[in-house]
Amino acid sequence: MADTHQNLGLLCFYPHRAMEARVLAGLAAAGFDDLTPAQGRIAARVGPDGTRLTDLAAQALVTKQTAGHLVDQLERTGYVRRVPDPTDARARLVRLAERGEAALAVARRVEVAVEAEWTAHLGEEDAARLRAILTRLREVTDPWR
Amino acid sequence: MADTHQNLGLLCFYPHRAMEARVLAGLAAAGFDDLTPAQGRIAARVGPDGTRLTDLAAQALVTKQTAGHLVDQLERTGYVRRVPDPTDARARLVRLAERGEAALAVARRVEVAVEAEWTAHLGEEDAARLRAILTRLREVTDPWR
DNA sequence: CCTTGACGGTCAGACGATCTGACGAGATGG
DNA sequence: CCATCTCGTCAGATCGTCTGACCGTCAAGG
Repeated sequence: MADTHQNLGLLCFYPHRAMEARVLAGLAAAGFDDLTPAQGRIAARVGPDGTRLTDLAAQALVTKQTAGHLVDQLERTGYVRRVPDPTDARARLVRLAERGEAALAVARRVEVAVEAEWTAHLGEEDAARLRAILTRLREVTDPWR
Repeated sequence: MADTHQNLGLLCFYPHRAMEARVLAGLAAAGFDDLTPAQGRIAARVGPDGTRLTDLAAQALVTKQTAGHLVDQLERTGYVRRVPDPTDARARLVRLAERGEAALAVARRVEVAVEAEWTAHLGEEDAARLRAILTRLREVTDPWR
């Protein structure tokens, strides 16, 4: 593992894992200690106006059964609500509840803090470059937009 | 999700996921269709001279129980062997078996191909920059060196 | 209108991956 | 040689995930 030339996918893994761990730890420290990583990955994709279960599943790359299961738990613990979709009687929108909004605010704060640490290590210029390059890379690695 | 400013951890996630999916698909297409993602993550960390279970667990960030379980499966399907560690009678080294070496070769080929695609999209210069920056970022995001 | 097929979501059942806790056997240092 | 650490396993539990079957609703074409 001491290769100087590691594959790019793996190199991308470390920051992602580090960020997820830090955010989860921050949430737990703030009292949101009943969130699992999988729940977080679903909750993080709930849009401001609510999101359909099917869309959540597609974006998180899990089946709709899995997404439904996780939303069940998130609903039970008060992070989200399911409301009817006014435009389609089949569908229901998953929306953040008060507790979900509060957790989101904490998560955002941790994200900003971690990015600041990374920027301090890399320097402003490279941090900005990294973001720019990754954003372009996303065009060919994210099936969603 | 249409933010222009996405958190860096998430931005790192897309390439990692894409790479893992491509490698797994390539392995499956080459006849190694009995590998699960979790098994792959363990197998990918087996060094050329064998690696202790405890080290595999630490590097993959799972408990040694989990690692042991996954190695059991990899052994059953012929990807790895457990051999005694000559320097420590408690320990056993996990080594790639013939099938494991063959799978590794396929995985490496896919990795190279995917990186070539990414480089084509980003340009030589930015691809090199991305690798350099991620390598530096690893210093603060990878607890293992 | 009604049929037909596509879509949104749930239910049931299974398996895989992961954890915590307890344990035995070998290593290691006073 | 004893206390203690480390390597790995066993047992049991929980969580995440999948496949397949199913029901209700939407939308388009006779």
